[in-house]
Amino acid sequence: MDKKISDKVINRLTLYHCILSDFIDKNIEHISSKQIAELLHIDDSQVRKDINLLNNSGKSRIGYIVKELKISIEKTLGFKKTKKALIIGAGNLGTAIANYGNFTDYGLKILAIFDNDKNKIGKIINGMEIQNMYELSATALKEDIDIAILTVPGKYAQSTADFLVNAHIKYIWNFTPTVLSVPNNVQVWNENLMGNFLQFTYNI
Amino acid sequence: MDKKISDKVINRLTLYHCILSDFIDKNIEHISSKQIAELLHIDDSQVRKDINLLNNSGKSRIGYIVKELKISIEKTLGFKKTKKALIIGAGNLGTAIANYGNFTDYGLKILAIFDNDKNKIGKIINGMEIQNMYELSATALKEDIDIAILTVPGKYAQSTADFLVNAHIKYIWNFTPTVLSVPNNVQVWNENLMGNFLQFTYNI
DNA sequence: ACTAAAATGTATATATTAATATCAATAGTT
DNA sequence: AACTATTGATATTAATATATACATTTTAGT
Repeated sequence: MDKKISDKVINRLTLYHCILSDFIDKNIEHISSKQIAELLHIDDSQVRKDINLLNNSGKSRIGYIVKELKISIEKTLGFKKTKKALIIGAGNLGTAIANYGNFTDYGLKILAIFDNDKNKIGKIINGMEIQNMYELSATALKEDIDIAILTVPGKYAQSTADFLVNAHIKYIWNFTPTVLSVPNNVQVWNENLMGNFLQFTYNI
Repeated sequence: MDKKISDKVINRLTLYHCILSDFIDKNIEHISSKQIAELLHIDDSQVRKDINLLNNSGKSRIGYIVKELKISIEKTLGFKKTKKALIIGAGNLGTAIANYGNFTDYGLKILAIFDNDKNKIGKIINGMEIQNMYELSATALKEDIDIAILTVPGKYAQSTADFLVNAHIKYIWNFTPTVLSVPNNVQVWNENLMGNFLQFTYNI
């Protein structure tokens, strides 16, 4: 039944999801593939094709029911299954992510934030107290967390990653501009901001 | 001569670039496609294929010269041509980006940061004074800037985008979880953090 | 000098993905 | 009943990615 969904489709589906949230705020009940397509400057048949991967169907002449479609996307992409994570590095980026309200809507629950700067430890960010790095391992174990969001300065990235591997973290969402060397059983997703920017501007 | 480089290749090239920077820090002069491939868990022939898109050649048994390869990537991806941008929104994310030292290495120069919060205006971030939004248009014109980095809260995203369009901004790097409606002559790149995260975790 | 090993560069094959176009069927509207 | 907008499905075409293979080149070791 379930078809494999490619990265580009996942990305588009989350954009559709943003649009649907917006339509709900505006109390609009229906949406057509054409409306979505125009907002994203893509082809409407592609939107329909993506939506057909969900277990959802629209109606001729009407389009899709906004609320239903939104829920379909959430189910398919697994928003409903909560994923627990820790943030490592309470700098601006770590703080921004800790405060980024939307993550919870998408099933990403951030449980704690860590730093090794004594001036930061103990301060509160979005209801979470910044903890000493040395407590990380115990917290990860206690709360059964295997995702770490790495936002430390680049020069500490590898040593911090080594520490995370020791703490049995299995997935690292890496916001540092560093390619991490980790064992095969640990997965890294490089949030390569500069790469993304260049994709955007390469053809300017 | 110049072949079109796809998004995925651009992304990989920037990761190679991170690795090369790291090798330079460690004073290592040569690097092989196999070494790069192992760090990124990809195939070494793909690394060679990517590198062949640059005007660079390696040596059998030796590999590539780290410094030369790094410069080749920079030339090809246009790091050398400076792109000027403004940040809109001096919250944590805007501040994080303003402080993110690596952007300058990659040819992205951030010239100013704007907010409409009177408590923030006048404060200094990374040498830049936070300016009132109303000054944006004049600054963009004076400095000939057409890229805006949008980091305001989601609910203000569309109205701010309208303002940017009026200020003749042509490229918006959108960090808000909102699909913006803009005229056809304005390009938006959605930095869809949640989409990226889901690509990472979808198969967990 | 010879051989073995390591690495590139290129070619090929296969699979996957993307993007667009087309059109019958359907459901509302007039 | 005719008209129109819209879906859903299929077809087409192009682009992309990935993996495998191998001839060639260069160095290192003996």
